[in-house]
Amino acid sequence: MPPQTRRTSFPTVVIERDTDSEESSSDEEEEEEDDVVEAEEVENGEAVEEEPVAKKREKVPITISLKKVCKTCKRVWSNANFFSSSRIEGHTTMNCPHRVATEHGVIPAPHRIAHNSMEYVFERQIRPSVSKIKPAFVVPDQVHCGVIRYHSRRVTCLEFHPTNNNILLSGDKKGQLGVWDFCKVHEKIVYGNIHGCILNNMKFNPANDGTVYAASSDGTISCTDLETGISLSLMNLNPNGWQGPSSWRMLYGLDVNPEKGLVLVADNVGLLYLVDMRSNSKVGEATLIHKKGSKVVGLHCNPVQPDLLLSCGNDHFARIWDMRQLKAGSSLYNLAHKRVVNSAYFSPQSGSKILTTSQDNRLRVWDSIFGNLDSPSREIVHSHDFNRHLTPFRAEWDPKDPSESLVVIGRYISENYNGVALHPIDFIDISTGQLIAEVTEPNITTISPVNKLHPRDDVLASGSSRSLFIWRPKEESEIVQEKDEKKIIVCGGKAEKKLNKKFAGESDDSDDDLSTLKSKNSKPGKAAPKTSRYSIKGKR
DNA sequence: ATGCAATGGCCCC
DNA sequence: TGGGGCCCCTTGCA
Repeated sequence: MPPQTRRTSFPTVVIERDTDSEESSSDEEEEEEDDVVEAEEVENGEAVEEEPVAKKREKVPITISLKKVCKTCKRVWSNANFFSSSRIEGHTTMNCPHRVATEHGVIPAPHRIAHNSMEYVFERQIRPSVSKIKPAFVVPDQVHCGVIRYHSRRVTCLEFHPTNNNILLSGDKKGQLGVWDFCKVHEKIVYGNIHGCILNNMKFNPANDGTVYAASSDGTISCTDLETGISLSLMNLNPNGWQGPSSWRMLYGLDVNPEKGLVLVADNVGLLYLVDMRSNSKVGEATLIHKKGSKVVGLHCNPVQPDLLLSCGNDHFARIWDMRQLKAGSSLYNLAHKRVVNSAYFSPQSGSKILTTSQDNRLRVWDSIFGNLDSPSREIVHSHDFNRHLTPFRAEWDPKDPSESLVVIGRYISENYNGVALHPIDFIDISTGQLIAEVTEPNITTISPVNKLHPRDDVLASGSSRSLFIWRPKEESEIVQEKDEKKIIVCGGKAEKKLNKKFAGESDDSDDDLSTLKSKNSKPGKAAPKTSRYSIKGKR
């Protein structure tokens, strides 16, 4: 608990020195900076918090205290981080240090040379393949179709089919697997008997794109046939069933390594397991790759170099491994974070960059895995911390971007969009930290923590609560809709009426579902969506 | 309308 | 180092 005197103080910005130890963002430091911050805070509005600080001491990461203070006003907790009647006058998300940083909060990448042979090889062979010229980013910013209440629990992960452009897979908290043809909108199915609880991660079988592997908190890996829904269990960490919470094992991270023919999975106590895809049998013994007893939430095999593995977890580290020397403590590098690391991914094409999402409200970028990995090339401030009840936010690369700089991630904190409080999905250029686009839809008022960009098309899939949405660029969306009307399907349930009303206001006629619903509700569509939950004045 | 439940991280002893 | 208790503060449904 911070001292009583800090009760009324304004946001606390801590400037960390390079030499600071992990946990040393103590109260003394915060106190030192209090006056600086108050001076900044007086200025009106536009995210001025971090700029003066950055000027003062260059090259040092900027850290904002996360201790028991409102994420908007930095007072001791109030509901002010969302637009609501109780928010404190004068404090909005616009001047919250946790709001999305554009140029602010970005540390320019110094040119750091590691002087090793790996760097040499990288410069010679790999770097030239990464385009330095950034293309014009294409942002799918308009909802093209969606399925409301498709899953019976919140969506946890998404995966596009590797060859069929219109198929989207989705996992949920109940362990169910959805297969949706989003061009034929109504062709959808949810397989319910694959897992007993949370489907944490899934990946297609590289040898057979009709089957998908999934890791679940029920402690099993499944391999499911998408046509039949019949699934095979490759591994079960709880063969004796429920023996109490202390012995129950859960599987989180999952990836496949096509070159080695392996499925890699990691559990909630720090262990990595390898499963041979041909024999469906475990290879060797489990390896402790993160702190004993901590969750390993993410695994990613390098797309170019099959021997490199990236893992991340609740011990606040992302770690790089050589698959040929997998032993506890033998990681090549340990990338430190201030809090839990939700995800860590190599860049999709060259495999030479690393992007992580951490609960400390930062995206971190390492520009070259062969350079100096002691500190990230950039930290980008972005609101995505969560606690319970939400699927962890994960920044995802655009697999189509040759410059490997466009990234998508949902935003936690709400903003005022023409009087409606919405949680946008952000597109960020990780080479500069610039916010390229924030996409919203007035009828999607829930947070969208799960997002994935299509490997070939200009399509974004997002999972928000129990619903799925497909976004396309505005123009393209209009073209496609000439023949294929926008469709929002609402699955059954009591909330159906309410949701129908909401979306009816938006659609044009001829959509079967919506016109039926409209007549049923005897509520013709209106131009402005109803915003019952919040009433806000002002606009952006 | 109101309230509850599901449930993860982390701090402190 | 383990576990109890506190805090975090969404969403849907009863």
